[in-house]
Amino acid sequence: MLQLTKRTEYGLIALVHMVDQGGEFVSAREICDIYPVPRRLLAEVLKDLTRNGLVESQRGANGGYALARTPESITVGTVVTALEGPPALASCSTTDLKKDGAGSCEVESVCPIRDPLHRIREGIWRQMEHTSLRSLVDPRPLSAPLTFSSASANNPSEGSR
Amino acid sequence: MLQLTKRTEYGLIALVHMVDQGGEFVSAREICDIYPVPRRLLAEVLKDLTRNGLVESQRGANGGYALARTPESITVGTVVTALEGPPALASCSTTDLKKDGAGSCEVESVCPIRDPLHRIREGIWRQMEHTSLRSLVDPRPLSAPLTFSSASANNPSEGSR
DNA sequence: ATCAATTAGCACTGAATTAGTGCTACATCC
DNA sequence: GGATGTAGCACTAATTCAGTGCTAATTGAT
Repeated sequence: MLQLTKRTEYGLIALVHMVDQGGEFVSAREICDIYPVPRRLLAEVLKDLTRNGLVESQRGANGGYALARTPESITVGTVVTALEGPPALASCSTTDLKKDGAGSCEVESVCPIRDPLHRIREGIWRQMEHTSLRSLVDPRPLSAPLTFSSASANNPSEGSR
Repeated sequence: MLQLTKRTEYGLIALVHMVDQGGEFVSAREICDIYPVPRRLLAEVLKDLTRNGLVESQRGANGGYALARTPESITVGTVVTALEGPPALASCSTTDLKKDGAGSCEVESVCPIRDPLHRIREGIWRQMEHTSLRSLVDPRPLSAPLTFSSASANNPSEGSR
């Protein structure tokens, strides 16, 4: 329901921690000592991040993980993609809509919401691509990236309910 | 995994159809005749939309559903909220983070990703709030609404609720 | 008055996804 | 060689989601 998975959360937490530690290798255990995150699961996530080239791993004693790239070049979008696959908003926006084979959207030809939804999806995606690890660590006002109306300060929406 | 549910898709399709039909009441069956959508499920969705005041319903023969508001005032965000609850991005951004009771985010105090994620979530939310039913029906290039580069700043319109 | 069409309410089943765990092998440092 | 730590694989349990069944209430038409 339009929510990141725990895996992604854990992954982000771990990555942010790595940024904090400079280039040092940090072990899964070390992270779990700080944040209440199931160790085995975090390990699983870290493996995925390694496979996707976001972090480097080093085995053995004193081993662990470290960023394989700069905090600026790793975005939330990258992480989500690595951990959950590329985000789709509706079943019919899963990249290739051509084949009317098995899993693809039945409604396709008549579906009145394809394009607009597609556009929203792109906006979300762009937003995640614009949020780097660096900006997660440094949650300063930041001149541009995240907020598009500069004033996310006054958010009128939340209140009700 | 960051995807709308079928319920929401079906709901949007139905709503768009209602817009097309002007103010006429349309029945669930009628919609299912056009789009390959499971009837009972659509009925369920329509009920939810009714309960949330997005559409009016009329029972009996010739009954059906019609928008309870203007297509401009109903946004994708409204629909998603009605059908899946208010969107959260991570477990810890589920509105009230105060109580450290059962389900709330354990990491809270140490969680390094709360705020930034919160901001992304707001962006997504805003985007959905800025996409009205009308704009789904009229998928014209649209000069501003969706893309955030050009400041969709002007538009706290959603007032109702 | 009766019948057919249609929404309202409630509860349930089955499938898919996600969270989390167990075990073993391999690598590295001391 | 032993302790620490990642790699890989497979599995279980919990949660969420899609879809269905059945019955009651409402309305219009005959």
